[in-house]
Amino acid sequence: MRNLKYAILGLVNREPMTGYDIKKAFEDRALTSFWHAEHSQIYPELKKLVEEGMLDFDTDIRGEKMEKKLYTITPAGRKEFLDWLKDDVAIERTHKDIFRLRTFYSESLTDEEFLKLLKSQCVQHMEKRDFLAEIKTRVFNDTPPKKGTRELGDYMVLDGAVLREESYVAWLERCIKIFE
Amino acid sequence: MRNLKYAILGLVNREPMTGYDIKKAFEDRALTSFWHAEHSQIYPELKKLVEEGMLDFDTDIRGEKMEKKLYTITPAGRKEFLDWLKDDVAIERTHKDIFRLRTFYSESLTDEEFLKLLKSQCVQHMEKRDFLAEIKTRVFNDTPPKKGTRELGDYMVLDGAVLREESYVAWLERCIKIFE
DNA sequence: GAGTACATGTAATTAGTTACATGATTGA
DNA sequence: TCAATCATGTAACTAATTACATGTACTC
Repeated sequence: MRNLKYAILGLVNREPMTGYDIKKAFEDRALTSFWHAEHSQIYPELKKLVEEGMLDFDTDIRGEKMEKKLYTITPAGRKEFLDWLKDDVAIERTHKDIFRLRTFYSESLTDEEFLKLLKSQCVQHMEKRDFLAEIKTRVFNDTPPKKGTRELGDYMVLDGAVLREESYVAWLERCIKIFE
Repeated sequence: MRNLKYAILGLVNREPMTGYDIKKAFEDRALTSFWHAEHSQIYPELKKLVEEGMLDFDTDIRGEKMEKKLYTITPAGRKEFLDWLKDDVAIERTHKDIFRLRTFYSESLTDEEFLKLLKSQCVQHMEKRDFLAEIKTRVFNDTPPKKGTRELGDYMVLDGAVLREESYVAWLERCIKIFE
């Protein structure tokens, strides 16, 4: 499905970037809550996208031999990206979740053992929820930015990430209630 | 991390199974909402688990040459599974979500185009939510089974799946509200 | 006899992670 | 001068999907 391709085209479509910038973007609070890639996957993909005519790059020489490459999107790349963006696809099969797998098999644990796991997961998801909610308040004052701005996309995914963590915490709390 | 290994050990720990039974289990409503594997991944993994002494199997000959293999867990396999089950691990990095990726880049769409996508996703997630909620009501009467039963594990993951879909729908509805 | 569910495997490819490997720039 | 950050790449491996490939049992 070449999802990384579109994740990268979308970033470079916003503004010219280096591979390193792309890696940094995937570590950012908002983006990291629904996408991620290591540099070892990014650099080969960038090379491929140039070969396919989706991206161009300018080289800036650093020191003796190091090359810094600034990538820009080509008209073909922009078209490909916009076509993908408009695509109304079926929802994905639900993602694998290792803690839900453990929960499914929890009959093989004592109540105390399972409760310990539930509480640990709950604390971690609460921390993640608080971390994301704090950013939402600080950066956006809990209010959606204007339509047509880049910030609105950032806001919506952040809002979705907070909701997702709240929902996970609510589920864990229901499970805890059964065992307490 | 060998997660498929533990998913399989957990199933065979419940009762002896064939590879085909395992494949079927991964297609079941409850399990499919947090785990999945194709038979092309299952059969090689079963072979590996036998080599590692985690599983044994008895062969039943069908027709001329077809073998039906019924797998049982070994004491070593059960120990390995229980050790894994008790393991309190850090929550995973959030899974990739292609629709959230599109949302992140939605500034490049017109309001109408994006609204169309939002509504389509919303309908699909509502259908999934209703499908799961119906099972929860029909099979469990919306009430958790007794502690220590296999059914409680089934119930908890199903409840979690309903909550997850409800939360996704709530998020999509909030986004729709911005664009309408 | 046809179709569906049962039943098991391999091959090829794509996606993703961890480790290996190198070098430049900036600021304390 | 040391550490952190900037900057780019490959190799080896694990995980997962799609396609190829075959054969059995039961029911209409």
